[in-house]
Amino acid sequence: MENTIEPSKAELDILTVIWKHGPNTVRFVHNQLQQIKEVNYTTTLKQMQLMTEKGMLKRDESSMTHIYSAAEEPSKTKGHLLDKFVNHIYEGSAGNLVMQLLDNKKASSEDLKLIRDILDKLDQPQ
Amino acid sequence: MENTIEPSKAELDILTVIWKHGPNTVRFVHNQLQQIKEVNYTTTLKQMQLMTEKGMLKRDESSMTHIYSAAEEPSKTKGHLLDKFVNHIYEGSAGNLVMQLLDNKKASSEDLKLIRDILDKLDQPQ
DNA sequence: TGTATCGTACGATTTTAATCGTATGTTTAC
DNA sequence: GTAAACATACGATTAAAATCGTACGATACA
Repeated sequence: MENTIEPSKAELDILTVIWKHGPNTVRFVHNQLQQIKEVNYTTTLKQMQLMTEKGMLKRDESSMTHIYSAAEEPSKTKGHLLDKFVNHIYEGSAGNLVMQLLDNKKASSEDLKLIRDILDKLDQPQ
Repeated sequence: MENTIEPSKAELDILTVIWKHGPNTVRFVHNQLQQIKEVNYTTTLKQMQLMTEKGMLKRDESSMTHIYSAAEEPSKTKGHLLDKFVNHIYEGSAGNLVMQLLDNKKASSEDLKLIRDILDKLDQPQ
């Protein structure tokens, strides 16, 4: 039972909407998508149907208007993508990634504080 | 003059080799690639030619066996990819990304030390 | 009740990415 | 000098991703 979570670009766009707004209808997802790209409604529908077949989404069919939700915890999917990203781009070194992150002003001061807090927390084994 | 650095999967594989080993021949890149996937030599060649056309790679044709190098600084391309990744997956919050990174054992203890050092360095305005 | 609106289903089609086959030119080593 | 090995060029082809058009059932309501 392979569980390869590997959303394509278009699929990721859809997942992103659902992650952000929770379980929702095709119509809703589609409206959100239209804020970033132009596609036909049936395209979104088809995509979400395929994603359901692939096991990426779950679908509640109890009412006529289906409700789609993410099949996996967002953090799991995101974690997987992050893993892949680190391995591919930063030779598996999270340190390298963070270095660039901090290096290039991509982290706000709130980010820095957040990171510090996490590090501190890791320091005190409960 | 648009400068959209958007390597596809196969292109990224090639870039990765060149980032790691520096400017090199198709043959070399191809041999490296074969350690992770199976493709025909001419496929790699063609890919690298296309990448050169797109401005992703540069090519030294002074000798018969061409030498390809990355057109952009690795850190620039990586930075761009990272940016896109953060925006897409972590709602633009570098803090969120790092949180997950540290959270999920994806950072080794060396990584942690490295991150700490960077933070400390950021603390002392020169 | 009939027509406009909204929903799903699903078979093409289109677009993009990735791969390969063949032609042909250089170099190397007998 | 000639065959084997290795190089580029480049037109197809294949595979995968993304999109769309059409059919048709349910719902709303004038």
